[in-house]
Amino acid sequence: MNKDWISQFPGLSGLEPAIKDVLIHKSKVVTVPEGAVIFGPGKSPEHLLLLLDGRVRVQQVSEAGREIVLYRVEAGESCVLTTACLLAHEGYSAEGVAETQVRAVAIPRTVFDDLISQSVAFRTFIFTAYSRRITDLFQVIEDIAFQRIDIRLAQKLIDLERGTGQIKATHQQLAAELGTAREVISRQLGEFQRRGWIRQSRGSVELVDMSGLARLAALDAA
Amino acid sequence: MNKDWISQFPGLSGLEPAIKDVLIHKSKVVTVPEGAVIFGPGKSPEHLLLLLDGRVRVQQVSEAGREIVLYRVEAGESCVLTTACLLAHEGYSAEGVAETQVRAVAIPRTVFDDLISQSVAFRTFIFTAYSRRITDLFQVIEDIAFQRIDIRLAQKLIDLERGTGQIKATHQQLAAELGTAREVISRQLGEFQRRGWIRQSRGSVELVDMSGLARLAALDAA
DNA sequence: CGTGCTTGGTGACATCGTTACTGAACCCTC
DNA sequence: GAGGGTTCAGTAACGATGTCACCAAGCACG
Repeated sequence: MNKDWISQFPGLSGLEPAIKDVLIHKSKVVTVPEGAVIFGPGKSPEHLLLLLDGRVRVQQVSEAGREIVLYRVEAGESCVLTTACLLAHEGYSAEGVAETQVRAVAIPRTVFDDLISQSVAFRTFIFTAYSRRITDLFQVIEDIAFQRIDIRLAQKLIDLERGTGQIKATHQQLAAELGTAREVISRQLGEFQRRGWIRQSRGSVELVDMSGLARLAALDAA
Repeated sequence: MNKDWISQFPGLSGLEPAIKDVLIHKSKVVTVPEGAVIFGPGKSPEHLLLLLDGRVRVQQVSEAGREIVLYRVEAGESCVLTTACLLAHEGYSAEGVAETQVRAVAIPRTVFDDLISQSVAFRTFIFTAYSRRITDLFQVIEDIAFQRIDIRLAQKLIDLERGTGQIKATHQQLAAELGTAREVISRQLGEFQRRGWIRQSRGSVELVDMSGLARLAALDAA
């Protein structure tokens, strides 16, 4: 049933049948363990990845060792920016980490190039994916530059919550999500807890009153 | 002499002769006056622009009316991110403004698509351009998140100086360059003036001691 | 000249980042 | 399960940056 993965990518359903064949036969499904660094400084990927399962976190690491999360690649999405970065550049310091175990389709560079040249649908798929990521980055820039940290943290908490009202993350990790300092997160979480919106325990945050957080998050650029 | 413009783009010199012909005959040279908004919310460009002369400033405008400059497109470069953004998205709020009069080659979308499919060299040119812009954005993010404002301002002043030791810009405009507030710029410029690095006058800044600014700018992420 | 608009200067305060330190929770090893 | 080390969280003090309110100086235009 390996051939069925194309149906998981809405943007690829319109692919020409001949192209689908190429894609299926010249790429392979790979598995990456949780925590693995998929790409990073000095580690260029040879393939374009299309995620079938799992999640990849892409983050920027500064010389001083500080981090900020840029975006996440989820199942059904592809890791396009990554490949673009590696084409050319030197002093770039973003890295991609498997946040969960990841199953993905790996398309070799040469096959990627063939597909781009032969398929309108594939081109659209790729350029649309670029587009989304770039607007994501614009949003990150706007948030860092203009948004209050309490609002950003509330939004992030809601964003990171996945069904269980629990988030497994240290204050340090949450600080890296927003590109700020641990102390700032500690203070804000303390405030949220006083307001009864969350309960804290070592290494995790429990969301008790989502509506309170949501109200704050919705203040946005008001 | 209209055909010669290809030589201005290093990345295009290796283009296949047949492709060069297509490019020359199916695109046209356009001129845009200084100050014109080339693209922006509700104004999608129908063409990919390759700049022959002049400069385009790409900036993000927030709902609250605050601005931050993302990058500039100079002669010999192309406006790739722009096109990507417009492919897909709704709530995006970047705009491109001609900072000087601009002369550019406009490639219609359909021709762009043909070239991408037919020419390896053209694909490389486009993807390399993407790559540069994206690393630019990563740098912007890192600066906003982690760099001190005095260092960023010193870097920006050196960056904006173009031969004449003069920069024609109000404090408000410099604030938009860095995504900060006018008052912050006023204070920092006041400090730079006290140190004898600059002289201020209404609407412009004169760089008197570039080496002083350069020393500060070089502190970077130390 | 006035009058109004743009630009720049400044103080007070709020928010955020940094430094330095403390103690609590967890993990290991014996 | 008792040390001992390590990771994680809390906090106070301070510096840097952003915000608010207001005023003054330069400039444009009648």
